[in-house]
Amino acid sequence: MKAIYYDIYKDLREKIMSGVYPYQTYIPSELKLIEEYECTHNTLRKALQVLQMHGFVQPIRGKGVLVIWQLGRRTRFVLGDIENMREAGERNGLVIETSVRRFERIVADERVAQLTGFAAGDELIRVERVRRLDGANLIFDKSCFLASSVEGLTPEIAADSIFTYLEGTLGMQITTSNRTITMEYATAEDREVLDLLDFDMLAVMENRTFNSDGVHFETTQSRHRPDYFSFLTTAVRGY
Amino acid sequence: MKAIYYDIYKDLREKIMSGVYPYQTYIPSELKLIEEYECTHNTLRKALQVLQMHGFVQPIRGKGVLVIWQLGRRTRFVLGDIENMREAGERNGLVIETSVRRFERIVADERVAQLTGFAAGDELIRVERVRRLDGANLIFDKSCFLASSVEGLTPEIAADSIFTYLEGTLGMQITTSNRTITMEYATAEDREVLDLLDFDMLAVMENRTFNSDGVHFETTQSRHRPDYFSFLTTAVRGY
DNA sequence: GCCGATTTGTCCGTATGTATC
DNA sequence: CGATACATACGGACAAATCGG
Repeated sequence: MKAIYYDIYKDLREKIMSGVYPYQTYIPSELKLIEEYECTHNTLRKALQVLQMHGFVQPIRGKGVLVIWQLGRRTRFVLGDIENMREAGERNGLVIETSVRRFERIVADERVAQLTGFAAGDELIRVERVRRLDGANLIFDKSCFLASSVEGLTPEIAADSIFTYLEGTLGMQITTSNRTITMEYATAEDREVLDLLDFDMLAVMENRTFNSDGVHFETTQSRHRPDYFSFLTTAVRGY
Repeated sequence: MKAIYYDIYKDLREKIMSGVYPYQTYIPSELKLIEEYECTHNTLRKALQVLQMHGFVQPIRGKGVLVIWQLGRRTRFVLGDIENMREAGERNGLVIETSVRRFERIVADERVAQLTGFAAGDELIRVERVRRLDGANLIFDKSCFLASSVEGLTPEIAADSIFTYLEGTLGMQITTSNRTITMEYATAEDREVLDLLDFDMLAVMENRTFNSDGVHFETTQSRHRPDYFSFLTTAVRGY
């Protein structure tokens, strides 16, 4: 991301998160920021827009741009925005071990197509992984990748980080991700794979991901033990 | 919302949802749309940006703007973006009956402040409501409003739609909403209030809402029976 | 209550860069 | 290589909301 507005966004975000611009105070006015960053009105506004979209600020006409972000109470494991397991683990200060339970090539039949959003007949790589945190198996990921988009993928890579591989090695750009969060009863398989204690339900997050070519190349169902599941998001009206 | 870009956004969204621009096809190019809507490059781009943010399209440099939205498999009750119960009910084709269980004025102590994100000493209106759908009590809403922001609020209004009242009568503009989704064990109170069948856990969505003045005026905890809970969201990389 | 200064919001027109075909 | 299409940035203009004198 080499855009100017994005650098400005990151700088402002850092200043908010580090407390330079505290909660419920105004950041400097557009005019001052334009001088500081030596850019135009429009470029700065784009940065502010992104900042707003992520729930950091609330611009108020005639007054200024108010900081509305505050350090959240940390729960055990927080997911947010577009983020892979490795990133989420690092941000939460946890080491995540991944074991690959299944890795195979399949052709989508009607049932799989219905479940994943792919077309019947698509060649897919089916990967099942178990995530271990705090000494327990807590997350069960069942993924399907479009085979043609992830050539070269191996079980070894899957055990590390698939997204790092796709973005780094294959140069793929992940852009949009449509999520659904629901709750489901644990299946016999869930009980076998995860350390469920006496929980009988799971938090299930389904993720359909598109790359920069607009290709839907991944559907992942993440099945979380409920006490470790926490999802954050920000909605902005009018956007 | 009287902005031009917003009208264009709504028109394009409608065309995508009604199938005029189908899944995995390109919408007309910027140039053609500029002619159609008689606006400039920048204005149209803003509309496209909003469209992208909501997961409807994926612009691809050098190629076009691809539709990536498809009619979702409908679950029993879907929540999305900024939307109140009335809107969600209508969109899901359900009639929601609301009963007010509690309505009182309180002063936030340390514990309440910690839980809700308000400051200790703030005067709050505490409202508890039960939502009835499909002949069962399915959602238990525990809300706290900043008293000074919701003057004139009555139990009768709370039974109807608080947000309609705030936006319509008080002219308040709701803007940002920070959400957390977790799972919790049902309490004795939950069991008393809701028709939980044999479920022992709930999907809990906490919502902290800011108005256009940047005032955090509401924190609501919505406790959903798990089989009726479904939450949708879209994340876009780089924004 | 009015007016002017400040600040954000929207839009226009233009130029240039980058990716695709 | 050129045409097409999206991406970023600049500079200017006016509207709308707020605030203080």
